[in-house]
Amino acid sequence: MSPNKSFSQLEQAINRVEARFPGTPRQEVILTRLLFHIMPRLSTHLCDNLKQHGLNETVWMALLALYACPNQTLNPSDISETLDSSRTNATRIADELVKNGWAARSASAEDRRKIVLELTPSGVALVESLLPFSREVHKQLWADFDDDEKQILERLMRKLLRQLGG
Amino acid sequence: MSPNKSFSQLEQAINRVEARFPGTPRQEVILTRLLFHIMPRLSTHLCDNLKQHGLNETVWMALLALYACPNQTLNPSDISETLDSSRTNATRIADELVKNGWAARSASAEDRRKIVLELTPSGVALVESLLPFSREVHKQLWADFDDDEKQILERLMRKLLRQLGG
DNA sequence: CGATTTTAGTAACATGAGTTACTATTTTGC
DNA sequence: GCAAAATAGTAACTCATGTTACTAAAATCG
Repeated sequence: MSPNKSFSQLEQAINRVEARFPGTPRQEVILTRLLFHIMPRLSTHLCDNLKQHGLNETVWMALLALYACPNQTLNPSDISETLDSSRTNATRIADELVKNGWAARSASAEDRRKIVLELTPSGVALVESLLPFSREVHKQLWADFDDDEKQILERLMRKLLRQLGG
Repeated sequence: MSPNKSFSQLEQAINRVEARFPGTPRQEVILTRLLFHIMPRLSTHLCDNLKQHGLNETVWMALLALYACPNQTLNPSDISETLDSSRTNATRIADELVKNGWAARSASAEDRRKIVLELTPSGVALVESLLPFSREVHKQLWADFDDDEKQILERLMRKLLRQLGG
C-alpha cells in the first residue's frame, strides 16, 4: 500500500510553502489533502476484505446494484449510472460478472440495442453470503463516530458533493 | 467525466437491498459511498484547473513539495513519501519534471545510491505563477462552509484517517 | 573487516478506469 | 414515412499508478 507514515509530512510542506509564498488558505488545503490522503486507504481497506472472495470493490457494487433490482436485472447502462462509471467500464464489469457465473447476458426483447444482465442463483448466493461480512466492515470503520458526528459528516459531505456538481 | 446525475440512484439501491436483506448499517454505508462519489469529482475539479498549464495534480504536488524545501531539492524517495505514492511513481514524476525543465537530476555526493532533484528557475517561476490560481480554486471549493463546519470536518477526517492507519 | 541486511532507484509488467471511434438500433421531427 | 439525431454496447487505445524483480550502494553487527 502507501508507504507514507502520516499526514504530518504534507502538513509541514504546506507550512513551508506558506513561509516562502504567503497567502495559503490553510484549512481549505488541509481539508482537500485529507480527502486525498484518506481515499486510497479507504479503497484498500474495503478491497482487502473482498479480494479474499475473488472480487473487487467495483464488481461488488455491481452485484449489489443487480441484487437491489426487483427482477435482479439491469442493463449495462444502468450499471454505469449507478456505479458512476463509464459505459465502457460497465461492459468490463459485465464481462467479469458473466465470466464468474454471477450474471448472465441476454438480448433485450423490447429494445434490441440493449443487453439484459441477470443475476444468477450463484450470484445471489454470493451477495447474501458476503453482505453480513461487508456490513461488519462498514460498522467497524465508523465505530469511533457517534450519531451526531455521523449526522454532521453526512450533511457536510452532501454539501461538498453539491458544490462539485454531484 | 462521470455520467451520473446524482447520488440518489445509489441511495435507492441501498434502500432496496435493505428491503430484500435487512440489516444495513445505513448511515455508515452512505458515508462511505459519499466519499467514493465525491473523490472522482474532486480530482477532476482540481485537475481541470491545472491541465490548462500542462500539468496534473501529482506533478503539481511534486513541484510544491520541492518548492517547500529549504534548498528546493528532494530525493525521489522524499517525493514518494510526501506524495504518499510508490517509489516507482516517484521515478515517473521525476522523469516528467526533468522532461519539462522544471527540475534537474544530479547524483548525490554524500550517498551514491541517491539522486538529487532540484527545482530549476523555470520550475520556481511556474509554481509562483500558479499558486494564486490554485489557492483561489481551494477557497471557492470550500466557500459554502463556515469556520465551525471546516473545523469539525477537519477533526472528523483526521479521525477517519487515524482509523485507516494513516 | 566481511557477510548480511537495508535502502535508493528503476525497468518490466499488471490493473483499473477513462476517451475516442465505430456499429446497430431507436427516437424525433419534419 | 424517412432523414437526422440520440442511445446502447463495445473494442482499441491511453493514462495513472501499483507490484515484482533487479542492481548498486550504504549501513549493521558479530
